[in-house]
Amino acid sequence: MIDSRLTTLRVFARCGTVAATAELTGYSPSAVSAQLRELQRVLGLQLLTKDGRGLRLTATGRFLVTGSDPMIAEWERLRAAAMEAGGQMQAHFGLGGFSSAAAQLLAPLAATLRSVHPLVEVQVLEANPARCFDLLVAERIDLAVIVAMQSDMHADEDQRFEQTTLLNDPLDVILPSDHRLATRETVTLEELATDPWITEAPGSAYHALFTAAFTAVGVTPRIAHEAVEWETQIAFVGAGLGVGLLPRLATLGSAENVTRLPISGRGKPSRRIVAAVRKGSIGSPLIKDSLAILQDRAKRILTERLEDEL
Amino acid sequence: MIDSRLTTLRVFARCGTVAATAELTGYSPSAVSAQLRELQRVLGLQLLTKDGRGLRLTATGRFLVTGSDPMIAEWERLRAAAMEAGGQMQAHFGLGGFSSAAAQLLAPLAATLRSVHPLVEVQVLEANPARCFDLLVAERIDLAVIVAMQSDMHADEDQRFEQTTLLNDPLDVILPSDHRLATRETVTLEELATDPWITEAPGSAYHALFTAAFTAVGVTPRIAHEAVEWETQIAFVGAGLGVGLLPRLATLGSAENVTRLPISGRGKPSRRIVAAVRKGSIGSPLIKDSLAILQDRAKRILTERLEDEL
DNA sequence: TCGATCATGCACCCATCCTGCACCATTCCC
DNA sequence: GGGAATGGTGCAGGATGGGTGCATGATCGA
Repeated sequence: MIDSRLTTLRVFARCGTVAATAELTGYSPSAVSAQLRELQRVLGLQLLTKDGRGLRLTATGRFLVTGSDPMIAEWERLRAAAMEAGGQMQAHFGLGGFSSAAAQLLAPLAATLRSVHPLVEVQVLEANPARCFDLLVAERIDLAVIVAMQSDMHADEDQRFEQTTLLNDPLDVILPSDHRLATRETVTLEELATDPWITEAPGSAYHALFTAAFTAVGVTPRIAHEAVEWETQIAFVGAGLGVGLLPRLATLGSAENVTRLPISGRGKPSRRIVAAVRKGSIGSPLIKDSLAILQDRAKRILTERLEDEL
Repeated sequence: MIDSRLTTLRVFARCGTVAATAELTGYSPSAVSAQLRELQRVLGLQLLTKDGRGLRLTATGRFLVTGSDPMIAEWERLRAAAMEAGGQMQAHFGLGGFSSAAAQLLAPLAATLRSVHPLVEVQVLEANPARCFDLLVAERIDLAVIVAMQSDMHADEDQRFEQTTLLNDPLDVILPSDHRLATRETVTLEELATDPWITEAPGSAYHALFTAAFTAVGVTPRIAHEAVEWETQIAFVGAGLGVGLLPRLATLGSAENVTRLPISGRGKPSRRIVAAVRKGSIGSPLIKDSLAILQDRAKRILTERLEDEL
């Protein structure tokens, strides 16, 4: 309903280059370039200027992008209300999500939606949080499941999105099955202060969560190894190289010799899993359905995993 | 920026038939029909139903039309603000107006705009008030100058338009130059209670104004003749058939034997001339310029006409 | 029953717009 | 400083969307 060239401009405003905009929107770079030129022509405004080998938004361009937020939200609201009023569903529904969230929450959601609403074409894209927001703006996806991060805190005030917390995913300790504490019911971080820890490289979202957990209890962990994927980290632990933290939502899989223990005591760390949608679209029947399914699913996984693996 | 098919639907909502929508938007009837069908397809909603040989909006359709008002207004606001911020003007500017208003106010406005902003293509359409609103919705015109009427009072609350009063156009009395009161400076309606009056057919906007003026002073005029155009009415008066009321904005032209006198005493009648624009567009530079020019022009005409003709 | 009014399907056609490629500018890196 | 990588844009070509004009079917009024 809204001119696609405006959407293209908005995507450009997020990623900053024509090439990236093309990749996100699914157009060719030439098409993006032409669309932006055309948009400036019909509005009679200069929205972009050359900046080195790239392009940069002018003040007018930035104004147009942020100023269009209310209109986009208004349209989403209207569409959602019309869908609700007419008892209809949109024909296409895109989901985006990040690693464990995607695997554990989005796959079942997509399956459920497929069976409940067979006429809706559901598509799932695995993508990191930043890209998820890009995809939301580009209208490639309609709902994203991501891990809330401190750096995204300002995203709550973003006029483009609306977020709802799905669950607080607690971090558990994973340790080798022959570890001295492996037979305990629960464990505190203080008790593991001297153990070698396995974590992700500094700068990652998980690493920030990791250090926050320890500073909360006043302990400085000894970091022995770094891993990028949960799989790798679990294998390191299984091999006896150290101990680590694992979100309860992440599955241990078929890992041998690894025990999962919930953390007790002060400062139980957790990561917040949130669902993000374009502002205004929260009232859409499909999205309301999806949020309900996701929350139900999240709750069930959390309790089941405790019973199964601990 | 907004999908033209939505605009088409909104015009249809005002006029009720595909043919009239086609005429207003400038499309062919086939095109309108196809657009409405396509709009329903992409939204997956039934917006229209057959009703006899015509079409009728469904509840969903009405919902979509009225619900889209805020979005349209938001877009107009954004466009106006972007124009202002970028110091630009839109390339096309449409004006609409009614009879004497068009002749006396819009023609000079168009001329002024043409000289001040030579790059803007100005177009004037003479149309009655109802059609002016249709043309505003259809985006054929951007500003309409109309006579406010009691039946349009609810138009103030219409979510689609914004109106600003340009001037109160007082009604003068016109009488034959050999009339017993023709040498007076001013006249009251009571003094003319027994004279034969010339007015427009009952049901017209002017007639309503006419009767309101007399009921205000408690006099029942004797209506002798009916005329549709000012020209005709003035000719009747010049021929000595009776007396009449004429808005000060309307010119006497080259009429012979006709004298114009302002009305004094209680209940000086006047008609309100208002400018109407699409909601949100009031901040546009061109519109702000136009309103200023119109008000200036209106004021000058009012005072000049008094000196010239009285 | 005839004409007028409306909506719509169909054939045709034109404008829009996207792709793929080539080309130019800038920056990075060796 | 030169070559490669990155980023943007122009152009030819082609598909598609969408508009026009006409014919047709349906309904209403006289």
